[in-house]
Parts: sequence; structure tokens; C-alpha cells
Amino acid sequence: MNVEQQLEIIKRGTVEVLIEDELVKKLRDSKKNRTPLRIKAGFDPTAPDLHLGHTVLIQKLKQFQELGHNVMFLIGDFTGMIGDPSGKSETRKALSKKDILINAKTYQRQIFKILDPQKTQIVYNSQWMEKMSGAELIKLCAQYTVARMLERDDFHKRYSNQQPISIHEFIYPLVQGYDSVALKADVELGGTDQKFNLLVGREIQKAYHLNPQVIITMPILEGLDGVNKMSKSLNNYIGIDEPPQEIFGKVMSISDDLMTRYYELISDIPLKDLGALKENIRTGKEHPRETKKKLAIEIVGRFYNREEALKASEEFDLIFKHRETPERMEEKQICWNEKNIWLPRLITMCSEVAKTNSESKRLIKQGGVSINKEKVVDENVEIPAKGEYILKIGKREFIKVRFSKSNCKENSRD
RNA sequence: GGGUCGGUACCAAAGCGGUCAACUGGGACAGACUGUAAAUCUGUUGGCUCACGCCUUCGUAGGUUCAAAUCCUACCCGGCCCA
Repeated sequence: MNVEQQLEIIKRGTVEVLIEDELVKKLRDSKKNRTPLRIKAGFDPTAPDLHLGHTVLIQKLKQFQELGHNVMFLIGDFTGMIGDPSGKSETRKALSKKDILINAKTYQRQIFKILDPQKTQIVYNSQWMEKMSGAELIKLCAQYTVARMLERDDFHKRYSNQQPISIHEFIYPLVQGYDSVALKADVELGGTDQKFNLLVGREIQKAYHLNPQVIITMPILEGLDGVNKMSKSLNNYIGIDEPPQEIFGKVMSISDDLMTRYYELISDIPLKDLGALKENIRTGKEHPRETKKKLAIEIVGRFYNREEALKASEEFDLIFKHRETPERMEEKQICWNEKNIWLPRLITMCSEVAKTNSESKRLIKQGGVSINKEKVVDENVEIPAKGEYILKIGKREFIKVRFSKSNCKENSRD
């Protein structure tokens, strides 16, 4: 593929490419010398579950990979072990080596839903950082000035607001930059919030007599609420490890505005089609619901396959359009020795939604519970503890409950 | 180190001896309406087999009182100002 074509693919969906001319040159040289470019992206090992927000970046990595370049997936285990206190967030807990390894395993499993394992190199920055001597670290620190550090927006704000900044926070961007030295990165990818750090990487590389990396920033994906950035802690995320129905449902629950945003950032449709799509919705030529459905199918298909996606779609219609019960649902064995069981207790035992009897009671009172398709409103109801029931709890939780009497030792909550 | 203000449920923020499981707003959840959209409206938002009631919660530990989120003492943590 020629350089112009590559460039077009690479640029799609990015916020910034710095510096584009350098990228062109690197692509040319790469082609001429038949040496793939070295593409770096760093991930924090604190949160092992990847979500759609991460995929904006990973998707871009995949494109590089498909263009024949080398993708280096960097896990910041060294930095993670110290704990990054940046921003207003409270000091992160330092992770143990063991946790980091576990998290890294999870990463691998999840990114390989997208990336090609054969072509992906997973690296840890402890590999070189742990060996670094004090003298070397000081040398690294000498490559950057306090004034320039303070250019970073969050540092700047904190400094002028007279909030504390620990010295080691200054070292973070430097270490991240040094990672680029160690890896001889040609390109580093990051979210727009990473721009400063990525730029520091260029400076550090220059200081170590390397060609500076090109930096590419990707937009930050908003979460399901449409306002905050997608994150696990805000519980507004779509995890790539979630079951198909779950992913499908979550996509269907987003607002129309957010839908076009998701199309833009995570779907593969050509940009010109996106324009047409918006137009069709605007003129009423296409129902937004259908558009959203296509998006949901595309996303589920990406992490599973088209078959699963279509199945999820059918199931979704069944449940929410025709108000039927799904074919597949979670099954729970409940051990109960008495004749009857108080409904709230049963719900607490098998539901994720209601964690206490009080919550279960509330749900019932509000009409959020049904047994065998019949809505229950009486929170005092007791049902015979035998046979099977289909329980609907809240908007979307369906559970098939089966009772057994013998050998009951303990009822587990999950 | 000195001064000063403060630490209340998911967050923000009232309350300053009993009527406080704690006003209000946001968020979240449920219901109605829908396209599991948005907007809107309604309800819920510590726990306990419900109500009555009981138990645990207002930075931590003690104390005063019939009674404490509210008063006292010590301690811990944070903001601001001065050094």
C-alpha cells in the first residue's frame, strides 16, 4: 500500500498528528527499507478491564498492525507500582507485582480480541526502569526544566492554585518519555489528555540522540451518560468482555447524540456515510432506533462475531419490543428447606441489582419485579419454594430460579 | 511552627441539645410515556421478614446529659492566611 493510502487510514478519527511531515517521511523510509515502524501505546496496569473507550486507541493500533507495522503494547508496571497521584484523584494504591501480572494477563486476553497476537509485542517498563541507577535517573531529570513541566495544564492549575505537587509527579512524564527511548518508538499513540506526556517523549528522545516519535492523539470517548469520559469507576462503560446481550443492550440505551459520536469514534463506516446517516435521521428517512441497532450489531460483532451479534439483536427485540422472556437466561439453584420463601429474600439471593432485602422490597413496591410474567406489587408475598420460576428484576435482569431441598448447607448470594 | 475555617449518607450541601435515618440539589434506581433515546411527570434512595418497632450511621476516641450530628476534651485529616 502506498504512503498516501496509509496516511489516510492512519489519520482517520485522530485529533492530532504531530508532526505529519515526519510521519510521511517515516512511512516512506519504512517502505523503502522494508522495516516496519515501531508503534507504542502505554497502558496503566491498575484497571484490568478494557472498555470501549480504550478500544478507540486499540483500534488505531490494529490499523497500524494491518498496515504491517510493529505494535508495542506497553504496560506501565514500574510506574504503576509507585502509584500515580496525578490530578485531583486520591493517591493510587501501589500495586503488587502479583496484581500487575494478573492484570497484564487480563489485558492480553482482552486486547487479543482486537489485535493480532502474532504481531503484538507486550512490554513492561520495569524491564528497563528497575535497572536504572540513581545517576541515570538524575541524568534523565536533567533533560527537562521545571518551567516546561509547569506548562502542563493540570500542573499549571495546581501550581497557581497553590495546591501541592510532589516532585515524583514531575518524573512521571519523564519516565514515560524514557520508555519511548528504550523502545525506540517511531510513533506513540495516546488520548488527547496524554498530549503533554507524548510531547515530552519527543524531547527525551532527542536528548538521547534518537529520532523523535510522531505523536498521534485520539479523542476521549464519552461514557453511557454522554457527559463524562468512559470509565469503570463512573460505571458508564461498555466492557469488551461483557456478554453480547449486555453490550448490545448498553449500546441501545445511549442517546441519539451519543450514538453519532460512537459512530464517529468506534465504527468502521466511511466518514462520508456518516454524514449521510446523520442526514437520514434528521430528515426522518431512517428511524434512529434502526441506526442504533446497526451500531450495536457492529460493536458486538467486533468482540464476538456477526452471528452472536444478530442473535443478541433478536433477543433484544424479543425482550423489549415484544415484551417476551428471553430464551437464554441465567439460571440459579436455590437451596431452601422451608415450605415458602419471602419474595424479597429470594430476590436478594439471586439478583445483582438488589443487594439487600430492603432494596428488594423497594423494587417490588415500585413495580420492578415480576414472577412468570406477572407483576408483583405486594412486598410481603411468599411463594412456595419448589419448582421453577422466571423472575424479572428491574429493567433487564431475567433469572430462572430452581429450588432444591436436599443437601442444603448454605445459600450463597451469588 | 503560628493563626483561622472546616471534616455529615454516592457527590454537593443544610442541620448546631430532643419533633433526625437526618432539609435540599445532583446522581442513581423503579414506574408512566417511548425507540431500554432525549425531554417530561411520579416514586424510591442506611439495615433488619414488612407496619408498629428495633439496630447502626454525621472524621476518631473518650466525656457531660434522661437525651448528642448538635455541648466539652484529646487526637487524626484537609483548605486558606502568615512564617
